[in-house]
Parts: sequence; C-alpha cells; structure tokens
Amino acid sequence: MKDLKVIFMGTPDFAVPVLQKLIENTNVVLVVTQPDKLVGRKQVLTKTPVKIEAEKHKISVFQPEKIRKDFSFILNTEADIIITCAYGQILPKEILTFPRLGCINVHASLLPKYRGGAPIHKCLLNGDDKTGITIMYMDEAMDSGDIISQKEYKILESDNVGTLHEKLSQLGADLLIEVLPSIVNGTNERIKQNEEEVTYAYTIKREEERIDFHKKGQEVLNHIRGLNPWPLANFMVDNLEYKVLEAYFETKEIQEEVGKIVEVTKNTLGIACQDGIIYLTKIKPFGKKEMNIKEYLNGIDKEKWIGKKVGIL
RNA sequence: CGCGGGAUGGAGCAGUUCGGUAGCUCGUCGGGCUCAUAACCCGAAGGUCGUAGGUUCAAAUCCUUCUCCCGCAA
Repeated sequence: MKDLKVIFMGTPDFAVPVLQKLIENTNVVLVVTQPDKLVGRKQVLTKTPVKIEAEKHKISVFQPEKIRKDFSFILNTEADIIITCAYGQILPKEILTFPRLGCINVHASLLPKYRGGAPIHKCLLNGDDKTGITIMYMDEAMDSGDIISQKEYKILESDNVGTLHEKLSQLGADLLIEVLPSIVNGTNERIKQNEEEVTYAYTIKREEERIDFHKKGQEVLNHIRGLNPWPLANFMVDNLEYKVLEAYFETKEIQEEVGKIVEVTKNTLGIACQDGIIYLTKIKPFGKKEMNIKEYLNGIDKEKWIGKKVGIL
C-alpha cells in the first residue's frame, strides 16, 4: 500500500495514532488540519497535535479557515483517497466526490449510535457497557455514511474519558489499516446505517457539566466519570465552583433534602442524592489544584459545611 | 498586554480590610492508654510567609517588580 496516495484530515490527539499508522503504511501526500489557535492565558499560538505530527515527518500541511469555501488546493493535490478522523469541519460535496476511492472517516462509536463530536463522553455518561470504532464512507450529513467495518470495545470499570480516548484511538488506527486493503481493491463491505437507531452525541455544553443531585447515585457517578478528565463535572458551594474527579456512592434511605451536604468527617464529604449519598474522594476547588478530599477537609471548618446546600444553578 | 483566583513548616487552610513575637486541622517523630486500632491522651521537631526592591521604629499584612500554579473566555 506504500504507493497509495492519501490525504489525511484530522485535528486533536485522538487523530494522531491514525495519522501515524497511515504514515507507516501508505504515502501521505497532504495533511489537512484546523488553523493554529491562540491558546491559554498567555494566548500562545498553538499548532494542532496532528500538525505537529505531520511536521515531524515533513508532510505538507494545509489549514483552511473554512474548508467549505477554501478547498481548491485539495482538488489540485493528486490523491487516491481522503481519510478523516476528528477533523472538526464538514466537508463540501466537491471534496467528497473528489478522490477515486472516496472519503473515509474513523469515528469513535458504534454507528448509528452517537453521531457527532462527543461519542466517547456520551457512552460513559449513559453508563453503556460497550462502545467501539466505526470505519465508514462519508456523505454530506454528519457521520451518516455507509459503514465499512466496526470493532467493539468492552468498557471497563476503570475506564474514563481519558483511557477510553486512548484505547479507541489506537483501536481506530489498527482497524483502519486492517480494512484499508479491501477498500483499495473494492472488496470491502458497505452497510447502510439503520436510521431508526440513530442517536446523537453533541459536544458537551457548559451547563451539562454541573452535577444534578436529583438523579440517582449511579447516574451521578456516570456523569462524573463521563466528564473525567475533561471537562470535569462540577457543583457550586457558596458561589465557588468545585470540580469532581472521583466519587463513590452508597445507597441509603435519605430524609435530607437532595443536594445537601449531610456528612463531613475527617475523611469524607457526603452529599445527598435521590437514592443515597455521594461521597467525593477527589476534587479540584476553584483556583486550586486537584486534591484528595481528605486534604481539602483539613483546611475547612467542618461544622459550617454540614447542611450546606450544593447549588444547582 | 482578554477576564479572574492563588502562592504561609511535609499536606490542606486561617491570618492581609485597620502593620506590632506565625496560628488551625492533619501528617511525621517520641511517649502513654488499649486485646487492638485508621480511635483517644501527652510531648517534640519542622516556616528567611513565592522572588526582588520600596515605605516604616516595626511588614505575611501597605506600594512596586518578576516568577510559578489554577479557572473562565477563545
């Protein structure tokens, strides 16, 4: 496959293993990625992870602001196939119909479940026990094209967004290389997505990060896990935001009001939810670094914390 | 120069408004109690209060500089 001319389009860390595998196995002639952006408090102009990887291998990089309008450069590049993975922009029809072998996407869910930008978060938020990777043809709508191949991944108790991210991106890269020969010689499968089973995983909104203690304990834990290590679940106390990294749950008869801090001891901080108490174990208070709950409790007046209401704005 | 929070013994914090001997909760070490303990009691060590300068009889505290950490917004 070394003579296969590939244009790769992708942006974040998740796409990097895919690019690496393509570089190893094919001839990547061009990498398309999002424009460099000013990042962080110091507003440093930062390259995307995909761009950094591409430059490492001296592959030319194209960064259109809006690929919908600015795509002639791509059409003038000689290529057999376009492969995308978390690129971040919708491709215009002109590009989709351009390469002779088509445009292929690597997506981090078992389509038609979780079309969209946050499939990894979503499967954890929903407490799914499995997810996976889909290799698919692209069409004009988002993640709606025909499926070429899928691989399941059984979600472990210990997985969070970070670990799943890592595993799925590796799995995606491997699966792509596995099916690529069949795509090249036209023997691959091509399965339509069942429109009745479609669900969406939109990018997480700011409001969705706040913990809702009206829910059941298990749902709260899913919420915490499904946003860890990014962007993190949070709640408010006295108008200060606390992010939650880890917690556990105990079923209990609850008389207290939901969202109230019902237990503060040397080692534990418990908040009432619908069917029990959520005990926080690792948090990150506003302006501070992340720490074990025990450390934080050393510094607060425990008496005053009992009975406080956790704000659900 | 996008907005804001922070830096105080090993950890987490208070003290800063209104300058006047550096404190709390833990941890560590030693001792005691106990069948035993992550529990309890007694004692000890450990800090030039992020950096540099200024004001003052006197600065963690007031003024200025710089560094580092964190959240938001992009």
